[in-house]
Amino acid sequence: MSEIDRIDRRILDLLQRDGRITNAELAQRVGIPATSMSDRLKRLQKHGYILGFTARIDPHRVGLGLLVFVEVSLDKTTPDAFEKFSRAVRHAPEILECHMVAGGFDYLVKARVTDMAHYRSFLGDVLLNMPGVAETRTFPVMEEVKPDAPLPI
Amino acid sequence: MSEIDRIDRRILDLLQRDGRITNAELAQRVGIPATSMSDRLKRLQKHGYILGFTARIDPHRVGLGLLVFVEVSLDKTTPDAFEKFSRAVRHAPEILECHMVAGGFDYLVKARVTDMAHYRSFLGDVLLNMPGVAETRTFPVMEEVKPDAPLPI
DNA sequence: CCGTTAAACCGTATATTTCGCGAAAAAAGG
DNA sequence: CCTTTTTTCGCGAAATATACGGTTTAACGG
Repeated sequence: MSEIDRIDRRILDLLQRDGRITNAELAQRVGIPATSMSDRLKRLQKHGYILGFTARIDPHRVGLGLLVFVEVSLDKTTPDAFEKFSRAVRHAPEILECHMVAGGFDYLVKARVTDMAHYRSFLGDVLLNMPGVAETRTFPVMEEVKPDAPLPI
Repeated sequence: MSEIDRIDRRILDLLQRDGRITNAELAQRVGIPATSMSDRLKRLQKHGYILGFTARIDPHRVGLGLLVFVEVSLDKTTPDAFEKFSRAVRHAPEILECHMVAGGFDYLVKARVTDMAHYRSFLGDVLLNMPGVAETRTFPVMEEVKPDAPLPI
């Protein structure tokens, strides 16, 4: 089951670059009939290769000009500290990404806010009030060198 | 020019969650005729609110199971150190994101590789050979708590 | 080696969607 | 108030997607 051939990889690559390419165009680019492309697309979605489609919005145009990374350390006094913190993170809309990492701290948080004043209140009212948070270190982004590249497929 | 009303925000929000929603469905959801939706969509793209569309691919399904963050410090001996490093970063397909930050180091790099062996060679052959790199600190991701949330619009 | 079964492939026909065009409405600017 | 520009929106032609069903291919167990 769920094997993936060279054509499938090509499809995934093209779809990453243009998620709204038409089925017909896609079929023509990889050299299979349009209806076969329909079948493959449905299969790739059903088997979880394609998680979904999304529009890439310019954050600056919608008032989210400041990107910030935050290193978070927890005080692991309770056994469910991780679980509680995770749940809080998923409910904070400012937090776009959060990963548990190995190394000098516990979580790396990526957040978008309008400006430093906004970040200040986010830090005080939201992040520092999350369960178990012991220490944070903030790294404001000065320049987005590579904002979001496609996966190398 | 380039004002954005409540309907536009709704459109952007819906498109972030489903980038392949049909124009007709979108129009119905926000309560305007389909042809007006066409016009708005074209305007939002032309004015740079919508940067493009993309398929979200599951990295694990395509052999990119390991997510890594790397803090990079440069030795700023030459004035164009930043420029040279930036260019190198943009040519490395393993690097999905790279941001210049304020704080204890210069760049935060997000990369995806298949496993630790792959990361070891990426670090030695690619990252450490980039111009101006003085020091790196690696943080492998153990758990992706919040992989990629939509912008709060 | 053969038969069975399940999956993938693909052409046709139909349903859905998109988009250009032009009229109507609204907004902007004297 | 009138003119000019922009936005809105209905219609219909053209493009697109997809359900259906027959054909082919692959996998597996005897």
